[in-house]
Amino acid sequence: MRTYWYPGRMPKVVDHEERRWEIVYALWLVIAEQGIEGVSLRHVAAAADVSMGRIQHYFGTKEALVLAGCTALVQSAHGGYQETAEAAPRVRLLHVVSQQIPRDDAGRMGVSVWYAYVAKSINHSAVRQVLAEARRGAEEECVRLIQAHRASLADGARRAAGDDADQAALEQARRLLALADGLTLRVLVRDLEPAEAVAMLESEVGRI
Amino acid sequence: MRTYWYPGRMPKVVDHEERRWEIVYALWLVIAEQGIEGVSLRHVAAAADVSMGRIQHYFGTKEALVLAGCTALVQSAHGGYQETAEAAPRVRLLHVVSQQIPRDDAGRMGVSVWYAYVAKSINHSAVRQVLAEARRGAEEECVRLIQAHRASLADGARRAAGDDADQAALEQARRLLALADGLTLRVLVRDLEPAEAVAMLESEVGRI
DNA sequence: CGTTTTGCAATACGTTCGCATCGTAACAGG
DNA sequence: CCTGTTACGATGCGAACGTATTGCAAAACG
Repeated sequence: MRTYWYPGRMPKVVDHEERRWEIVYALWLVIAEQGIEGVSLRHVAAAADVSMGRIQHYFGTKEALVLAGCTALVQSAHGGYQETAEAAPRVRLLHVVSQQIPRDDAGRMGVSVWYAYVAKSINHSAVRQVLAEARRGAEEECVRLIQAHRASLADGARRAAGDDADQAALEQARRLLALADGLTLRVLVRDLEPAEAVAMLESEVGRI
Repeated sequence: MRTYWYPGRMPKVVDHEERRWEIVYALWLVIAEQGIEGVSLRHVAAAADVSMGRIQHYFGTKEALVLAGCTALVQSAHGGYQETAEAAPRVRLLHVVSQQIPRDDAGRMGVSVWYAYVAKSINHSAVRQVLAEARRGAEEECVRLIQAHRASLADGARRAAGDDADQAALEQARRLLALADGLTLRVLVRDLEPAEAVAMLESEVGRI
C-alpha cells in the first residue's frame, strides 16, 4: 500500500513516507531540544543525518516542513487514541485527557514539541487551523464519551436528558481538557509530578 | 527616586527606567504580532522608533533584552494584583485566577506574549526560572487566599484543620491555576468566549 | 572655557539563514 | 542499450542576523 502507480515512469523506488517520516522525526528532535527558534534546514538535516537537498526535495520549503511536523504530531496522537477503541468509555475518557501528561523522556519530547506548536499557532494561521481542528475533535470525542458513560450508569434512576445534559457534558469536557492542558504544562516544567497530575485528572473524571 | 547619585560625574540626565520601558514595550509588540521568532534587534528598534544602538546601550545583548521583557511581564502582573490588596479573599482569589483571561486586545497581547515566554521557558533556563518563581508565588498566594476564605466561613462548624486542610488547599490552588491556564489558551485562540471562561472559574472558586 | 564622561547613531563585519540552481547516479520502460 | 525521469548531494547567492567598533553631540564639573 505504500507504492504508487500512476501513468508514466517511476524510476528509483524509495519509500516516500518513510523518508518524510525520518525528516519529521529529526525536526521534532530539534524543536524539543532547541525550541522552534532553533529550527533551520541545516540543523534538521544534521539531526536526520541527511543533506539539506533531501529536505528541500521532500518538503520544498521550511514552512511546509514545519507544518508537516505539526500535522504529523496531531495524527500521531490520534493514532494512539484509536488503539483504545475497545475500552470502556470511562477508560477512554481518562486516556484522552491524560495521554499528554509526560511520563518519560519520550513523552516529554512529544509534549514540548506540542507546546512549541501551540505558541506558534498564536501567530501562524495554518498551524492554528491544524491545532484548532485537533482540539475540536478531542472536545467532541470527550462529549461523546461522557454521554456514553452517563448512559451506562442511568439504568435505574433516570436523569435529566436533552439539551441540559448536552450542555453539561460539553462544559465537563471543556473543563477536563483545559485542566489537562494546565497540568501538562506544570509537569513539563517539573512543577508537578506526573503521578499527581494523573491522580487529579482521575479524581476529576471520577466525579462525572 | 528616579535620579541616582554616585561618586563621580553624571552628564546628560535621562530617565533610564523610562527608556528601558519604551524598548521593552516595543519588544512585547513584536512578540505579540510576530511571535518570539520575529524578535530581532532591528525589528524591536523599528517598533520602538529608536536606533539599534540605543537598544544595545540599554540591554547590551539580545538575550538580556528578551529576559528583561520576561521579568517585566511578571512584575507587571504582580503590580496588577497588589491593587486588589483591600478586597475580600474570595474576590482576590478570583482575580489571581482570572486576571490572565484576555478580555480585550490589550489583554490578548499580554497573554500571547506570556505564552511565547512559556514556550521559550522549555528550552531556556533563565526564562524558566523567572516563570517558575512567578508560578510558585501565585500558587502560594492562592493557598493563602483559600485558607483565609475558609477561615472566614468556619465560625460555627469547625472543619478539619492542620495538614489535611493544608494539603486540600494546595490541591485546590493547583487545580484552579491549571484550569485557568488551559482556559486562557482556549480564549486566546478563540475556541472559547472570555465570559464563558470567567464563568467556569467563578463556579470553580464558588465551590471552595 | 575646557575637560571628561555619558548617550546614542552609524556602520562595518562575520555568520547563518532559506532557497535556487546545477550536476549526477540510479533505475524503469522501450 | 538507450532514453527519460527521479532522487538528492553540492554549491552559490542575497538577505538578515547579532555584535563590535567608531565617532560625535550634549551636558556636568573644575
